[in-house]
Amino acid sequence: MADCATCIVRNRAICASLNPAELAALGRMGRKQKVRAGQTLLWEGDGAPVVANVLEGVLKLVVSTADGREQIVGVVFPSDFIGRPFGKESPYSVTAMTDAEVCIFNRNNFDEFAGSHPDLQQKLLRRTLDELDRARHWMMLLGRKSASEKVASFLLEMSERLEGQGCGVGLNRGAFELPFGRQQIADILGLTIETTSRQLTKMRADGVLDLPSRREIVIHDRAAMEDMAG
Amino acid sequence: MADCATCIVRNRAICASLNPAELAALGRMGRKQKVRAGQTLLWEGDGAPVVANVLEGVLKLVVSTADGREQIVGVVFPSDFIGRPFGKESPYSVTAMTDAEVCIFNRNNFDEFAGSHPDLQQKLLRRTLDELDRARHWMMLLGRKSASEKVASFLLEMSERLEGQGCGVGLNRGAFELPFGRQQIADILGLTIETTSRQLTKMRADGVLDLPSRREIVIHDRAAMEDMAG
DNA sequence: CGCACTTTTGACGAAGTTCAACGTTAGTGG
DNA sequence: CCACTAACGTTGAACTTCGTCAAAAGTGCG
Repeated sequence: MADCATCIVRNRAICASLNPAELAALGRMGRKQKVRAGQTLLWEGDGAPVVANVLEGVLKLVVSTADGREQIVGVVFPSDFIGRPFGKESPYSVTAMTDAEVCIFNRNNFDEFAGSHPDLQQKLLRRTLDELDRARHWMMLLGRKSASEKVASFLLEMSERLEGQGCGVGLNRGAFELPFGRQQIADILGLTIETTSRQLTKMRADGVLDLPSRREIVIHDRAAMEDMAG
Repeated sequence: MADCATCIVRNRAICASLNPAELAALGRMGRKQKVRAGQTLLWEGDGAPVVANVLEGVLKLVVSTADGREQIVGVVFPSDFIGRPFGKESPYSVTAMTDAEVCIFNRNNFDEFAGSHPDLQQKLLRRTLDELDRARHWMMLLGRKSASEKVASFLLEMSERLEGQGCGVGLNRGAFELPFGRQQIADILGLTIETTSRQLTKMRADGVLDLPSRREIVIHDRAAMEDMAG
């Protein structure tokens, strides 16, 4: 059982639509679970009947081919929702990219609860619509953009989503730390790790950004970056 | 005003969740509209506050770059839902690929109506979740598959969606007519028209399929096609 | 029949992948 | 605290796939 009253994402997650009594009822159905970086919470094609809210950390949604190629089809942050309500099997794997903590529900229980709480369902609908827009926008990137455009677009989106996470303390505008390595960037962009690395190196050479450490990015020339994003 | 009682997609569209009185109320808000092939119903970035059900025909959802590259991010068939409820502006253009007919609603009216009809909202949620799964599956295709895998996957998906449309009459298993030309196939797959054409020609040469006319496809060797799809 | 449009085909080049080697970083245990 | 190691990242060279450009062939409609 989860303690929703003190939940850190309480106001941003779909739970925000509930009154205290409803929240208590939902809390009784859920339980907190820690997930280590690299650990997989849901397997593609698996019938695992769970959904969850992300409390802490970053997780990826991955689709794979039979021969082992991977495409990351989504990245979820705290307060985001995971899983497939009203579904049979998970259409993708969910794996933690950092140590993470999630609030897990049995899917059938959750589906039923959602069915009798229209406000929750509407929040879920809005979220799903936003995710769909993001996915479709990403389809344009995957299908039609060049390697440099992909990397530039990616960095701009990440900068928006991540800036001010390590907030206040010393991080300037345009500076952020990615929660993942080169291979995972490549898996997001539909590129190889080598191409990704080369593009980043070139951008540094061109003075558009700086790479202080493996996972840190500092965007110097945002205008140039936006031009490159196509 | 639309006459829902005689609507051809009445049982398959989201309207199926409504009782006769509700249906009448929704019908009063909607109106039927014909759209010619090639005509655009909604423009990307436009604030056009409309949503719609497809009654007849096929439409595409398109995202474009500033320099004119296009990626088709969705294809909608009769009984599918179009538009972005609870949104500000349309994240993509909607253009008819064939002559079509849609049942249009003002978005604000629709949003309000949906808010007070949880069953309708749930149907919309389920549909949106399905679309999201489809979009993510498509991201894998765009990001990680080769040209031949793309074409094979595409033909298999279209065969599932289209077979038995021209139903009963003379069309065998594996035979179907695409509602679009080579350029549009290319825009769906993130390829050029030349590459698309070459892949199809090669498949015909290999005896995997036949191309009786511009838009007809006959799959001879489905197993081989599935292998090629990766 | 002729015209506009779509599709196919060919030759060539560029972008990105593959394979291989090397450099760098962070974490572990002496 | 340093040395060692494994994982991660970068770089180079050869190669493949796909895109580009150009032209020919096919299709459908007035």
